[in-house]
Amino acid sequence: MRYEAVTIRDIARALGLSTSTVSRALRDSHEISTETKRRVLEHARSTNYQPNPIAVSLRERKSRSIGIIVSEIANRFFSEIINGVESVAIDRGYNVIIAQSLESAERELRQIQFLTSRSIDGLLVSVSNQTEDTSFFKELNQKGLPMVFFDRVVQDIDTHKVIVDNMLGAYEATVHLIRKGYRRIALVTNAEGLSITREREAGYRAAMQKHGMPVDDALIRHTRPGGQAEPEAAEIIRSLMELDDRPDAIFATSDRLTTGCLRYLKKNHIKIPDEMALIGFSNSEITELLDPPLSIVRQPAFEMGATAIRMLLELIESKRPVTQFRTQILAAEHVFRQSTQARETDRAK
Amino acid sequence: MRYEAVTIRDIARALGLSTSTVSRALRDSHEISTETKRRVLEHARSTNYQPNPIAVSLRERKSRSIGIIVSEIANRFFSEIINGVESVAIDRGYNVIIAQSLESAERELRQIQFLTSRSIDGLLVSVSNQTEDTSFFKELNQKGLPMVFFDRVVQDIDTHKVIVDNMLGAYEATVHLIRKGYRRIALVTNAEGLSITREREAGYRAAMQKHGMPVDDALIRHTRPGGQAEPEAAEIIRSLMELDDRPDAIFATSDRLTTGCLRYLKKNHIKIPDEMALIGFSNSEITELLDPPLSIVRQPAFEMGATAIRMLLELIESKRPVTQFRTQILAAEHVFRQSTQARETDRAK
DNA sequence: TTTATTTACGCAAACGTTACCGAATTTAGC
DNA sequence: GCTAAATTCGGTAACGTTTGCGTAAATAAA
Repeated sequence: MRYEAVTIRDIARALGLSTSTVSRALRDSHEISTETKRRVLEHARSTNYQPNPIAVSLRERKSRSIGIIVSEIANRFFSEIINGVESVAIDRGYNVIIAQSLESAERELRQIQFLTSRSIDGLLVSVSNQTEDTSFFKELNQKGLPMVFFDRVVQDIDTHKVIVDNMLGAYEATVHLIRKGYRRIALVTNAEGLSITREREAGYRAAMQKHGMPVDDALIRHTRPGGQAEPEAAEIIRSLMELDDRPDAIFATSDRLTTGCLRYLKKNHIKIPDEMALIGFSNSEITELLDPPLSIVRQPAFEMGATAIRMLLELIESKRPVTQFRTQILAAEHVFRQSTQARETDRAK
Repeated sequence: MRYEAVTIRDIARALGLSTSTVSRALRDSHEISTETKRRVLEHARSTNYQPNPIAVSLRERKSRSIGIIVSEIANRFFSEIINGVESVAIDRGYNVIIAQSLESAERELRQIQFLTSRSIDGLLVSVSNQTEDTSFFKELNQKGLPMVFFDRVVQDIDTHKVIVDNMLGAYEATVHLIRKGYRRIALVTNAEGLSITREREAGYRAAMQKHGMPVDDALIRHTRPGGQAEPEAAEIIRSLMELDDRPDAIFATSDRLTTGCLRYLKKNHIKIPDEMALIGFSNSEITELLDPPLSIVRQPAFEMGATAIRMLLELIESKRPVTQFRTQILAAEHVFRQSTQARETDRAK
């Protein structure tokens, strides 16, 4: 398969034809007789001919591969996304080159340079939490590289995007906490630069205001750009616990932050939900097995990945330049469990 | 970047040189004057010249991409492996095309055909649990496609392999249970065809025998080839619970099986570890947060991935055909927690 | 029959590289 | 000052494919 691949020329020689005739026969051109086509097709099948994708790529000037960059592969949310991407890519004959930024803006740049140097046809990106300078993406976009943003998008770049309804997702999670009787709700969220951070924070604020609750900025905490979620989450909670007026609930806005919070709370023997309720964004499949079973906001990650690559292929395969871009918004799903059980005082009622 | 990539010919024209000279200058050939090299390098840098990897691939007859097939991406064990693979691949200028079998032998075949049709330079394989016919792999191997097996290997194919010490890993987990006072230890394990199944089962049996405990085949259960772990695990436990002489501990041998067992036990209010202890292979990062904290056997997945691709690149980049193959064995790590706490009767002592 | 039109195929260029083979110019050897 | 050897570069073919153009034979139209 590797060493002695049969080529169009081999078939041509064997059948006494020219390579152009064989090529046309394989592509079922109308200017080849049915008899010749039959002979070519049969010979191709019997010798297990496989067109050399590299030669085709060179000729067609496209690689039929696309790049995707996420912050971390070994994260259920992103691996589900990649799963969605892969599943449609393979059906359409594309392959997917994966890169991770590990939340470093510098590494993100390097990885994208690697991807583009491998002549990808398009790019799927969810930016790192450290990314401030987006000029590189803008440049790529202007140069005509098809790209679509998902999850963590760059607002002022004009292209397709796919996100979940972060605003509503956060709004409903917050409302849930309020309904359960929690009053001082802390928001433990990602770096400020991220689109998802702003949207989720907006949802949180909207919910608080709508229910006539004061928004205390001391309870809204962001991780540092480039920081790793788990230690940051621990540090944030630690400082929250030092407040005179402690929070009674935490809303964490990412997988890693959520488990980071849980880990810290358990380690310090802070009872959930009695001393501190917890709800968070998570795509882990075992949150119901945790102690206590965790209330979560789950994102349709697989679908997000599938949607993103469909949009990208649309861009790539479009005959003329696309100028109308859309942002697809998917709904988040909530699962409420014991970690946000009603407060004891409430339960007494 | 995409649309108007600068080529060697562009540089040649701009500098009044031939393409061959430019090519040689870029590769720092000794037969180009330093002055010419300087001009070429400078012009290349200023125009941001990037060699077209597709043209190079066609010329060199290699693609600098490798394929990897695992059963499922959205599984922490495999995503960590992929992480390890990616991290060294990107450093060496290779990209990685990922495919998943989803435990279907047929899909595995299709995916591998897709991979090979994309002219990969090598293949990383962990077979599906449904795979019986391995002739396809043998064929590929014989045709000279460099390949290395990891985790779930095919014994009688002569090539590099990397696995964990499954035998010892299972042995120690079993011994742990025995020491903690459990007597009827059930083994809930993967499909029988898998190398890891045989090895882990052997470790279990060895531990039992060594400690003078009877091996009851009724307690050794395999999932069906192609079956999905979670429902299979549930069904297995259900039937184990119907036994006259119930087991008092379960040793599950995969991530999915372990959480499947836990889920079933909790759903049916079977107390862990009092009614049933549980230990299992898992690479989840939140097993200590589960209820109860889970005892696990953890595999060095990242390292396994990194080792596997290093071996593969060794094969790919070797000047002459490699005939000496080795199997690298990594150590598994154990973490014992409450789910295998000593039995109550034991604790009383 | 002669001319016009299909039909069915081959030639050659091109995609962007690299490498073999020469060849012109400079330098060295004596 | 003449030959020999470096030094430095260009021409060209090749990797495997697709496609525009040309053309011979076969068919249709006159």
